[in-house]
This record gives sequence, C-alpha cells and structure tokens, in this order.
Amino acid sequence: MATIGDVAREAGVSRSTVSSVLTGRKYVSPETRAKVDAAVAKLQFSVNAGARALATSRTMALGVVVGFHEAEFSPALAAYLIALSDAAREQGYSVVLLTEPDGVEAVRRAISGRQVDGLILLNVVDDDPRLEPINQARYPAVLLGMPQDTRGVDAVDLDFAAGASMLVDHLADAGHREALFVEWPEELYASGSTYANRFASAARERAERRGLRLVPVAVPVGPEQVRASLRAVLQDPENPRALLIHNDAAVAMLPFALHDLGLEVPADRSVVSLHAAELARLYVLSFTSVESEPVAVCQAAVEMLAKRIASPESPAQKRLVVPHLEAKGSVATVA
Amino acid sequence: MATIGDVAREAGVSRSTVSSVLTGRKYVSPETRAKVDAAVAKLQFSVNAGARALATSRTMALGVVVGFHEAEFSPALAAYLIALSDAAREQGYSVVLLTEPDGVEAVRRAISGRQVDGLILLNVVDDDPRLEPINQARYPAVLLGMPQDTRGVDAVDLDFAAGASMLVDHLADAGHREALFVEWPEELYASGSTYANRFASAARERAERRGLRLVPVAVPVGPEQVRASLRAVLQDPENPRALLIHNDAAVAMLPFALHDLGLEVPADRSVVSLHAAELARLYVLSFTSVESEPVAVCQAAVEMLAKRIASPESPAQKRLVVPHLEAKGSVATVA
DNA sequence: TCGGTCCAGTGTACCGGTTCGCTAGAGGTC
DNA sequence: GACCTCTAGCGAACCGGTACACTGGACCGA
Repeated sequence: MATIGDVAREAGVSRSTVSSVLTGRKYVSPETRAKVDAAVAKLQFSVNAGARALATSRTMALGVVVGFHEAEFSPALAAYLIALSDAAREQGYSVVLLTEPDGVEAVRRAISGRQVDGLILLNVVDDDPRLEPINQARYPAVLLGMPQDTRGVDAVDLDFAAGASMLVDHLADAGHREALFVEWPEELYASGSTYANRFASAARERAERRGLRLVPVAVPVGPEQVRASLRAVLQDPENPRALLIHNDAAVAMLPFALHDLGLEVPADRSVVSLHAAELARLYVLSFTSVESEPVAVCQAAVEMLAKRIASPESPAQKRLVVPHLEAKGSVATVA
Repeated sequence: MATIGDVAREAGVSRSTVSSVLTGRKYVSPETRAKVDAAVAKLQFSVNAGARALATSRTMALGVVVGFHEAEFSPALAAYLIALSDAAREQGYSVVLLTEPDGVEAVRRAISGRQVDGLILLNVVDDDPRLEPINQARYPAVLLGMPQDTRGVDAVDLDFAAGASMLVDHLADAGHREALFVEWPEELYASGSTYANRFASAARERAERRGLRLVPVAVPVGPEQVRASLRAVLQDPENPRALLIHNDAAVAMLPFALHDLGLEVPADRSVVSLHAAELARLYVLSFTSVESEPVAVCQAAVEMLAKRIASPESPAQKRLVVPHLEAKGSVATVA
C-alpha cells in the first residue's frame, strides 16, 4: 500500500504538496498537479481513511441506528438502508450500521467512539429514549420519523398529512361523497407512532372541508383476520363503495378479499391508499396511491445531517417530504 | 473528548501504560490498572477508532458489498444486513455498507481505501466479476453464496442439497410415492444461480433413491400468473397430491391458489417447501419447510472472515450451513 | 538597485493511539 | 555488599495523513 510519502517521492515534490493536490484546499500549479496525479495513478495510491480522519477529526462516516430490531420485520428496511448509503456516498460519506439491540447504548458508543461524524436514527417514535444522549452531547443527528418533541434534533419524515389530503381530494374530485376509512389498529395510535395520527387527522379535516363523509373501520392484526374483516366490511351493503386505506396489512390483503367476493376495482369499489413503497412491489398492488419515498426521505436526511455536521450550532430543522399521488385508475367517477 | 493523554495525566501514569491497560497486551499491576480504569470512567474516555486503526493498521471494520442493487428487491436483504452487523459486533467489528451500483468498483475502492479489514459479498453468482479484484489483491473476503468456482475465496451458503434431501425424506417417510416438484423459472437455472441447481439435483437424486417419483412443474413469473398456473396444476386429477416446492413466489401464492379451489392442507394436498425465512413471516406460511438461516449463515461468514483476516495465507474454505426442517403438519401420512 | 508583493511549494508540528527497547528499583543469591 | 534477575512502567518513535507558518524566487514599481 502506497503512502503519501511514496507519492511525494515518485512525483519529486513534498508530502504537503501531495496533500494539497489530494484535498484541493490549496492552489497547486497545473504542472505539479499533473506530476502528482501521475504518481498517484502509477502507485495506485488512495488515502488512508483512518489517517485522514485522525488529522482532520472528521471520519466522513455516518452511523445508522437500526433501533430495537423491530425493524427487522419490515420489508421496507432494506430500501432505506440502501437509499441512505447511496445518498451518503454522493456526499462523500460512508455508512456504518449500528444494530445494537439496545438503541440507547448504540448511540452512546457511537458518540464516544468518534467512529462516525453523525447519526441517523430509524424508526423514531414519540419519547424515543435514544434522543436523550444525542440531545445531551449536542451530537449531530437526524431522525427518520417525526416525534412530537424532537428535542432540538433535526428530523425528516414523509408528509403523511399531505398524502392524506391528496387521497381525500382524489376521491372527492371523482364525485364521491362518502368513503370507508380503513385505519391502523387502535394500539398504533396510542403507542406514540405519530405518522398514523398525522395521516388520520389530516384526512378527517380535509374530508370535512370537501364534504366527504368518512366511515372509520377498525382492522384487527394478522393477515387472515384482516382478510376476513375486510370481507365483512366489503359485503355490508350499507357501507360506502369507496375506500381510503392507511394500513399496510389491509392494503396487502385487499386484493384477496375483493377476489373472494368477486368484486372488481374500480367498477364495484373505488380504492385509494397510502403505503410503503416496498409493499406495492411485493404484493403487486395496483391501487391509486401515495407511496412512501425512501429515496427522497433518505436524501433529505443525509443532506440535513451533512449540513448539521458543518454547522453544529444552527437551529434544528424539521422537514417533511411531500409524496406524490400515483393514479392507477382504481377510482370510479361518480355522478 | 478525552484522549489517552488525559487519562494518563488523571491516573498519574504514562500514555503507554494506559494503552497497555486498554489493549490488555501487557501485564499491568492490579493497582495501576485500577487507577487507569477509574480515570477512564471519570473522563468517559473511549479510544479513537481512527487513531487505533492508524497505529495497528487494523480498522476493525468489515465491508458488506450489496451488489447491483438487485438485492434491493429482496425482502430478505434486511435480515442479512442486520445479522451480519450483529455477528460482526460480537467479534469486535463494525460493518460498513458498500452499495455502489457497480460492485466491482465498490470492491476496488474498498480494497485500496483500507477503510475495512475484509469484505463480505452478498448475492454471489457464478462468474461474479467482483471476485476478480479480490482474487488479484489476495484480499480477505467471504462470499455469501457458493459459485462453482470460488476462485480461492472463502464462501458460505445454505446447504440447499441437504435441505432438498430432508424434504424428500419427509415426504417419502410419510408414504408418498410421487410428488409435484415446483421449480424456479427456467432462466434461473440457466443464469448461473447455483443454489437452484444444487437443490434440484439433490432432490432428484434422493427422490430416486427413496422411490419417490418427481413430476417437474415449470412456473411462470409474476404473482397472478403464478397463482393461475398453480390452480391449473392443482386442479389436474392426474397430478400427484404431494408438492415439493422450491420457488418463493409459488410458496407465497400457494395458500391463495389452494383457497381458490377450496383445497385443504394436509387433507387434500401435502406440501413441503424450502424458502427464505422472511417469506414465512410476511405471508404467514404454515407449511412444513426448510427455511434459509440468515443468522447462522451470517455468523459463519463473519467468523470465517475474522479468521481469514488473522491468517491471510491459510487455504480457502467452503462452508455449507445445514438448515433444519420445521414440521408444521402440512404432510398427510399415506398408507 | 532596492524594497515590497505575490506565489508555489516546503518543513514541521500535530492528530491519538500502539509498540518496543530501556531503566529504575525491588528482591534474591552468594 | 556486590552482582544478577526480574518486573512494572516509561519514553520515544511511528502509523499516514493535514495545516500552517515560512521561504526563495519572480515580478513590479519607484
């Protein structure tokens, strides 16, 4: 492995000149730069990340904290990890995975080990205990997820409220006056997961404004139960013929429930939904929908984190990524 | 951030003594060690990973190469990433994600950047171009997946042949004399994915030995087509009533195809299958099956890599992780 | 011709650890 | 008491970069 000294010798210049060429922080004449570049290429030199980190006290690495492993069960996780890594690379950062089951401990160790320049926390919930050490150390970090109290830490999330409004508008624009609102199980709303609540209240508010009557539907847990409960709801002739869905399990099972009853979309039922992008791929869904935007969200997160690292004292930011509605013809126009 | 010098001053000893305590490489008297430990605790000291890496020329980090992003579409990927990170942490390593779309370039940069001590390659196929730079640099690496020619690189994979034998035995033990063998699409067998071939030939061989007649079934691509094709196969009264499945899409769709036809398992059909562990969770499958073992495979991979880093010259290893069969009562006993 | 500017490039200290040769002193032996 | 041995801890060099004060020479104006 060639070092910067080898390159300097090969190019006939000093180590500091080579360094200037490498970092680009100081002017070097084109001729000298060419000599250095040639030497670098000849020796296949590439800077030692650890040495540079030591000298600059910047590791150019970001830590991604995958909390509690609850995320392990989410098929969407991989998409986020890859999107984060891609976005980081674009900004010159690499990504280190922090999967300690105890998220707080993971954060503590990351901060004190100076192995990374900043942290990205996945699956953030309200009153997330991982915020404590970050807040205390005033450590650069970005949350993926938007707790009510971000405790002075930057945060990014999908704009669930905007998504809800889009979907309600889409139904209302098509002439619907009422719709079933298939929500998450009760527990989720109670357990400090804010996105469910943000979606629900925005949906209700917009629906009221647009004169769309929402009929809430509670759905149980477990695919078979979800399917049965959807069947029951779809069968009831009293129920509206439009469905607004914010519940991944219900979205995944809906095609089967519809199939069970011989119902067609959009002829018999209109469907709009907000769900994880990954879900659409796995279950090959074709409903007009708003999907989560892992790439955009992750890019925003990495961008914010890079800025935060550059200026640690600037005020905390919150950013909501507005999703887009993809029309797939699952909504019938009503007179 | 406290440095080793701060700790030394606080404890009233020299930096090298603190280092001896930290690394444990040299005897230090209990009293002195206690003083150092106290100082470390008081100052919340923790070693600077970069500085240590520079001094030891060991980064204690492993790179995980997620190739081509084809993996992005696999819901199983996250399970592997987390299992790798967990296993690495147990051995004192951290994990860096390398997601460059061009896998060869990712490998090259990882090797020359000395940012990691070794590489783990995911989704390895036959004639994987990423093997070239590794082989050339004689760089420590482990493949997840077992190409025919590992080119002198260590490799780990699930023992698909053993899994196939277990499943065939399970059917034969229950008295079945014939079974449908639902395979992957043609293309996969042709495209240098060795696991499909390893499973298939082991299944055929074992079936012959056990006197089980296998009726191969080609399944198309796409969930709806898979479902339809399964329905057709299940409906044909000529076909065997037992199914041996090695095709994730078919496994996922089978419950729906069975439901379509009003068939019950194991009363009407016996089913055994080998599939990704993640699949069973997502689709709530309940077939007697052999599942992929992400945790065991990843642990084996990290172990092998750690050994390889420690002794770069020892001969290359291949290791197959034997999966276990989980009986879930989906096989009927035949007279 | 002399002093002042500017510029490209150099020398050196430093980042925070590890390693290894060295030494002071305790203890043992004759 | 002189000599040897052993041991715990010390000091300095080193890992591979970066950064900054500095220098020698070219150029310019008076």
